[in-house]
Amino acid sequence: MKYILTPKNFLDVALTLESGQAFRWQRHGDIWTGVVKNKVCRIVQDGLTVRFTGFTREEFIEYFDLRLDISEIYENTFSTHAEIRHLPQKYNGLRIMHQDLYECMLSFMLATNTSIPHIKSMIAKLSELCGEKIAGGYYAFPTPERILKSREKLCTCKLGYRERYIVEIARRIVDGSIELEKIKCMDYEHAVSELRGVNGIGNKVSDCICLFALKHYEAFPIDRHILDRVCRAYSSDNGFP
DNA sequence: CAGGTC
DNA sequence: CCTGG
Repeated sequence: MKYILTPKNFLDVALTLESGQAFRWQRHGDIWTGVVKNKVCRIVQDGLTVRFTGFTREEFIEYFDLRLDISEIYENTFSTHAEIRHLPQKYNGLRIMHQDLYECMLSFMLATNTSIPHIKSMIAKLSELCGEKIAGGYYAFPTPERILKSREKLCTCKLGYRERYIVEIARRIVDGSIELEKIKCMDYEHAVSELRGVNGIGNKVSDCICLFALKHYEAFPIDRHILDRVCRAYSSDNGFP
């Protein structure tokens, strides 16, 4: 499948897939390979031309949220703050993705207090351990049922203290005390308070989930780095950046 | 200590 | 607090 981007609403595939929003993509040369919703997907970008397999055209547009006019957000928010006005140009093509809520919830819970390589390793091992095998030796993201079935072996995934959280979340989804479809219908404030009621999910993670799975663009995940940069940008002794 | 949370 | 760079 082939898709032609516009300069005004640009997508930089590499920038977006390396940004720490998604953890299941790998680059081989100029080919990006990842697993999205039980399917192996590949993407190659050449300027404004993007070719892909595994997605339908509609799924691709949804996944990278290409219908969102990102330049509108840039103009409405960034241009009014001198300290960050240069960033849209610097990170042109960095899109806010629209990922699956369940996968996003577990992924960002696992992402707490550790590094991107470890996050990728945890998700890869978890998928290999109990995800459904799909094409080419790849594994789907495991369903909550499959996670529970493998809970004795979860220690091989090196999740550390996050292991008990993931088991609890899987159990709560299966028994219905976490209702993903209801969360998808909530506004930002309600979604945050619902997500924050889950063990292992705090302020930062709930905002990541709201931004990367629920299209709540007002979410603003504050991690250590963001906090540092915001403090510097608005401190009186212009150390920025 | 690291892209937090309890 | 688990784990890894």
